[in-house]
Amino acid sequence: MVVDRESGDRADRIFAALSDATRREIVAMTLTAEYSVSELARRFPVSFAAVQKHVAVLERAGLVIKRRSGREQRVRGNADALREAHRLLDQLADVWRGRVERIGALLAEPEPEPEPGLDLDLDPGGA
Amino acid sequence: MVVDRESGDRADRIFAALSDATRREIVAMTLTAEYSVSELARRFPVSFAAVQKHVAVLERAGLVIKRRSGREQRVRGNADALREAHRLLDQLADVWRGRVERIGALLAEPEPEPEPGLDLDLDPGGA
DNA sequence: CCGATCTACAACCATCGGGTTGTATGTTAG
DNA sequence: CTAACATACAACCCGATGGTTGTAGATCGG
Repeated sequence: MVVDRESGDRADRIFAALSDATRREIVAMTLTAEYSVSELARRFPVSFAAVQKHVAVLERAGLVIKRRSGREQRVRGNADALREAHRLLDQLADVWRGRVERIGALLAEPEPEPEPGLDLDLDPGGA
Repeated sequence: MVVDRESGDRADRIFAALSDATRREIVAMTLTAEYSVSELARRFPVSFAAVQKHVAVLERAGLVIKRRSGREQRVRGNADALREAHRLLDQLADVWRGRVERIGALLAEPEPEPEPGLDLDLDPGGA
């Protein structure tokens, strides 16, 4: 099961990554300037490995990008991913306002209920 | 201990709540119309209790509001919470653009590094 | 009243997530 | 080469989370 739809998982990862204060802070920091993982680690009251994991989570979510530079790995925030997050939020609201671009009846049995189950996991613009 | 706990946890809860596809769908649905918990439950391939928990998570995050109506509990999405989420995202980006409204040096040792640790958990507007 | 329905909540289980430590590998500096 | 540093990754602990079932209380319909 779980047809492995990338679209939904992507939203999951983005929001999950943002649900941690340390990670949000890393994102904000790396949007401002590039930091190596150990530079980041020095600024948080947790172990290096913990910060490393946070960065990995952010990277999987596309919120930061790692660039190898010699022996260090420089981390920079990805503003596009933030825009993506905005878009995902807008999709919820858009559906609400009746402006649904695409409808995917995931579950929605032929019930006489007002609204069908909508997908809202769409990833239209690509990229 | 742990003095404040209000500000940061709120962001945590909002994003964590949004990190689940079922919950995102519930939010979108309830922004469109009110549904009782069992109406919602009927539309998802999980138990009633599971949906009930999802609604509870959403409620704790402020993303939905429950209103008792007779024996049922009607759930409606809260657009304000979505705006709040937008704001939280903007804070990350704003910091990036150099427009920081408030700075809280949470950890940031007096290092000669470019940027101090910023709070970005602020909850100014109050709402 | 009784029965059906909606909700709440507890107990339980499996998995995930954040934290740690420890070890291995790569890279730069002498 | 060797030492020091930056990173990667595995193993482990433990609490949170998502799912289940089961039970109990409220409320509506006869």
